[in-house]
Formats: sequence, structure tokens, C-alpha cells
Amino acid sequence: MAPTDAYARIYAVVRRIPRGRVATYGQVAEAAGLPGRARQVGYALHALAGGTAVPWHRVVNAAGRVSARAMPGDELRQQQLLEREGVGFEGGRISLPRFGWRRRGAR
DNA sequence: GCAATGACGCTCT
DNA sequence: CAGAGCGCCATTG
Repeated sequence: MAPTDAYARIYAVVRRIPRGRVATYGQVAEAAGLPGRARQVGYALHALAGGTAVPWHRVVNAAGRVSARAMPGDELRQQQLLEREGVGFEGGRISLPRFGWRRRGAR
């Protein structure tokens, strides 16, 4: 019952995502120290419940798309937030190679 | 403790 | 390039 530890780790990673960029669940999971547990990252964000200072809207799936949530319309809001930060959507999809978060100095 | 679900990812068609 | 199916792991009931 103390998954909060892993959750806090995920939140910390999401928090370090620079504005105008998006990270995939798998990437966040790996950065959080949970390789292969991308699904749990989604769980953690779902448990977020709003009110938390975590830019969860910067987290998208590997398809570069916003994952379907329980509340329809909320994903629309996430897309709008990303566009507002400078992320460009292509056909409703984000160009991960272009806006994908790159915590490596590579570029 | 067992079974089902889930903000996902990858491979094949 | 796009769409569909299968797999992996943790959380919840």
C-alpha cells in the first residue's frame, strides 16, 4: 500500500519536463526508474486527481497522442494546453521527434 | 490471495 | 503511413 513512493518518483519526472515539450509514458517510466512500467505511469497520473502541481498534460503516449481518459473532453483540454505551450499538433498528433522531450544534451 | 482492469508499448498486417 | 492485436506489470475489487 505504499505505491506513493513510486508515484512521487513519477510526479518528479513529469515535473521536470520542460515547457513546450512532451514526454511519453515509457520515457517518464524509464526516467522514474521504472523501465517497462509505462502503464503504471498512467495509473499514477490518473491517481493525480487534479490539484497537484504536476504538468500531466505534458505526458502523452508513444503514438504522440493524448490517451483516452475517463472523462471525454478532458483530453481536448490537454491538447489545448500543449498548443498553448508551443507544442504543434499535426493532424491531432504531436511530432514526437520534434516536440518529444529529450533530457539528453543531444540535439 | 485470486481475478479483472487499465492515462501503454511494440510488432505484425 | 495507418490500423488492429498481443504482451507486461501494478493497482483495485
